[in-house]
Amino acid sequence: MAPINSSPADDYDAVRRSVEYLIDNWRNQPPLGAVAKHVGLNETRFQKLFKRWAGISPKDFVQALTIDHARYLLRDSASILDAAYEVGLSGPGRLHDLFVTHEAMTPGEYKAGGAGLEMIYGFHDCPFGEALVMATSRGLSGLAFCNDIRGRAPTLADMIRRWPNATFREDPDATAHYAARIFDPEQWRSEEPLRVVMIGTDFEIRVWEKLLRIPVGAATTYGDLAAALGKPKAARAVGSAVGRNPVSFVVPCHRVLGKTGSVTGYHWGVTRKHAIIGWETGLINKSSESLSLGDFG
DNA sequence: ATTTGGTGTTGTG
DNA sequence: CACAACACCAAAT
Repeated sequence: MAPINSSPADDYDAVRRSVEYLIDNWRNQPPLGAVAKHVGLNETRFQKLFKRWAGISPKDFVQALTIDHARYLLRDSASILDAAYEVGLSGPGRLHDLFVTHEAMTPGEYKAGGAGLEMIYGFHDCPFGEALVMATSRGLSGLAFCNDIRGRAPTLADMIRRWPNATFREDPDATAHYAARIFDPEQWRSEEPLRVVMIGTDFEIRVWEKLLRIPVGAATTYGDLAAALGKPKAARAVGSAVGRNPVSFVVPCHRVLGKTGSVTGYHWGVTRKHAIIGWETGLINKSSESLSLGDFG
């Protein structure tokens, strides 16, 4: 009895467990049945669930976890952050999520104006588990993920700690539309961009602005990001700043990889980083089916 | 494979 | 002001 209305959120727990398994075992090319067994589902049921969630088969997903695929994502790492790339000279030219406008708020401004700054928040299902969405009247200010076991509280505490002078009010009815839109690629439109407010230090904001230039289906490295900021030796500082990005997924910190293509840390768990990268690979496959763009020639 | 040394920025005291 | 921490990276064991 397959559930009729099963959503990506319902599927994520099984997907997460399979991704954990695949991260440990992809070298051995585990057969589909072994993965299915590990998550406690029969083969066909697992296959369908996975395809529904990722848009691609488990086999293609395993491919998306390999170092080869990571290197493919990095193919234009340095140029991705250039203006020329954005104009479309060398870029994929598709699914470039310029669906975000942002404004920055430095700590100084925040402190001065922070007296009236209220954040509303709500928890919402998404393809990567339960998400915490936070917003000010000026736009989306935070997006975080809940721990699979420990639940909501640590995630909320993590976010509240970042803005000690703000006030917080739970209002899921007011944040629901953010979640619905952010995780539905059909709604990624540049005509009516998502408003994001970035609250951080000057350096952090410069790093996060760069992240917004990385399209779906591409990735860059900490080193190239540092170079693009004019500080070629600051890879590690960039790593710290990327790690403090409060608006994960929307500001795509998951598209920053190590120089070699290794998937390095993720504030919300490396498993989740892999899951997001694989899920986005599914988007690319879907869009190339309909567009059949023969680029990268 | 693992260790070591050089990095820039931030948070803490 | 000093110092530790960090989602890095290259060079040397």
